[in-house]
Amino acid sequence: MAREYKTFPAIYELVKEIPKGKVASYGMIASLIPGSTARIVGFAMAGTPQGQNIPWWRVINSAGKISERDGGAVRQRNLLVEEGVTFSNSEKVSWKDYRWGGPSDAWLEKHKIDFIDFLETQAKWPG
DNA sequence: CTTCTGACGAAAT
DNA sequence: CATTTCGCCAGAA
Repeated sequence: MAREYKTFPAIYELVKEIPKGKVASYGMIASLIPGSTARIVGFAMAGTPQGQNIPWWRVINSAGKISERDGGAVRQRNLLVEEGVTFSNSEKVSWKDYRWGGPSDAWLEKHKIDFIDFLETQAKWPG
């Protein structure tokens, strides 16, 4: 990992909300964390601390594919398959079947996000 | 101040 | 479908 961003802690906290067998895009995470962007979320995943139960492998790009990089992409795919996620011939995940619905009410409450605003944000998510 | 750079995204081709 | 192009933005130099 190269840089540390101040939004990383909040990003990790949100990624922990993604349940087994579901996936979210970098943009989805960023849309709920002020001061972050999809790219920042990518950097956060690259620097995920171990031993903190952060399911980094459940975060993929908006096209529904696993983002390529130096290493770890194959491992990410394997982890998802173990959870029951399937890939199309073009290596894409079906948003319709596997997209995360969003964080818990407790998370929204804690981060002071109005439910109506959340619905608007959610409407822009892929799928 | 400017420049540079990425596990990104959306739209155009 | 795939590929290209351009926009995006925090933070370090």
